[in-house]
Amino acid sequence: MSDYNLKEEVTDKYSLRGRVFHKIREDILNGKYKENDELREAAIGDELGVSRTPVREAFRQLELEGLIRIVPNKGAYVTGITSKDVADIYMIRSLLEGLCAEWASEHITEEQMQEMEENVYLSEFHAGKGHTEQIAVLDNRFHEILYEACDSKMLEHLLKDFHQYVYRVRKQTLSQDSRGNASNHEHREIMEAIKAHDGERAAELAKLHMLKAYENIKQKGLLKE
Amino acid sequence: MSDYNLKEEVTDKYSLRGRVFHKIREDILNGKYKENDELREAAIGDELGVSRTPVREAFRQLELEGLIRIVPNKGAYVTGITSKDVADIYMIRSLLEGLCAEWASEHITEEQMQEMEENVYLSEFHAGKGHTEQIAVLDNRFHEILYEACDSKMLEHLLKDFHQYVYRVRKQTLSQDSRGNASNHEHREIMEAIKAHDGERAAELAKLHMLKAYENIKQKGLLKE
DNA sequence: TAAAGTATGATTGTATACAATAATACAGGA
DNA sequence: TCCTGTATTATTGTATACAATCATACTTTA
Repeated sequence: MSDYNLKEEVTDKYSLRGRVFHKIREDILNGKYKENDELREAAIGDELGVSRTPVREAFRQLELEGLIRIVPNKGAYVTGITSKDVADIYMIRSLLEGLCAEWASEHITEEQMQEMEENVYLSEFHAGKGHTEQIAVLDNRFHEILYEACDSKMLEHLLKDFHQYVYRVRKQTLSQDSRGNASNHEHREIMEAIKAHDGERAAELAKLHMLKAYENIKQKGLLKE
Repeated sequence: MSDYNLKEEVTDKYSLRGRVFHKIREDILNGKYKENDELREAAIGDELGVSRTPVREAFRQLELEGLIRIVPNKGAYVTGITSKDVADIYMIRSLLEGLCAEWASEHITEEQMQEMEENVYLSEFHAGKGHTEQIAVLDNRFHEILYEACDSKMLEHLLKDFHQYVYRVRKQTLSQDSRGNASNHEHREIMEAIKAHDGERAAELAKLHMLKAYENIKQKGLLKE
């Protein structure tokens, strides 16, 4: 991430609208607000101690992020994710993560490579100890490093959006299952392919990684509908 | 597009914010506001006869669409598209249009198939007459039909966004060049593959179509920087 | 003259007041 | 009872007022 974006991100968090935006998003992702819940501007404004104006603006952004859906003159509702949506996203992601891994093989920096290696080592460590919380955090971070390493603002932004979008689903899967070990092994393979600058192999592995992750979700029957 | 979305889209255009949003977007895409131009809330509000409130909300949406960039406490600026951005987008699009064509081969409806055939015929007709304006419109529409036919809200939304994003660049290419004929031929091939429900071939053709379109843009030297 | 500080104006950020719209409840008539 | 029209209330949509921030020009001082 460029310094510029970083700065924007930070300043954003210090504006009311930014805080409201991040707070609501978090509440949706963590399940405080559930599918089809109606979000009222005044209520949320009161809760956060601000007026409706910044809340409205945050709503407009959340809508474009796909987390809520605004019906004119009616209200804002938390969007549901159907099982088809998830399936589609994983198919799309498998293609894009492949491309991302390929590009990362060419453009990854020393620092990013190092962080990725550390990430893999740490994940394996925590997997051995059964630290599910840390594993989830590291898993998220692994993919973020990958996104940043591809050196494409466009692709990075896109993948981060999707990544966040399926967070609600992913949270449930990574927590209590045996996929953690398999996932870690796949991360290691991707990491090594990137380290060897073998873009083709990295792409193939990243694609497979996504497809397997989806298979796991599907088998676990974690999707409603 | 589902009835539901259609309705939202329409009602949206009747709200002030919706009108402001569409107007500013159009002005950016058509080049009235150029790269790095600063957009002032009050000025645009005056011009459109509304207050700053709906303008501000439209800005927030335009930012997430990637058309403008908002610097807190400073202002809103029209984002530039670098040549790398365009290159990345076309690579991403080639993958996604391929997936889209593949899915469309399975899910396209009778009506969509018919409109697509009509579109191809009409394009060839206008190409023969040198009607550049109609060709551009039909080209846009061809891809939109494809997006709608894949029967995936996620992918459709994504591709429409990208499609719009490179509109500024595409407008220049399709207008005065010989690529029109080649492009029409590629459209016909894609259309026929979809009609034959040959998803694999449709995907391959759609991918190639994107890569060739990009090659054309690059050769024409239409990209600054 | 150059640099730093300060005042001024312009612009965005937020709160609030009012208008428009939609949902609900209730009354009246068939 | 059920349907329909109307009144009421709640909620969103927009305009405006005020606060905070930033940019600029000017003044002061070394």
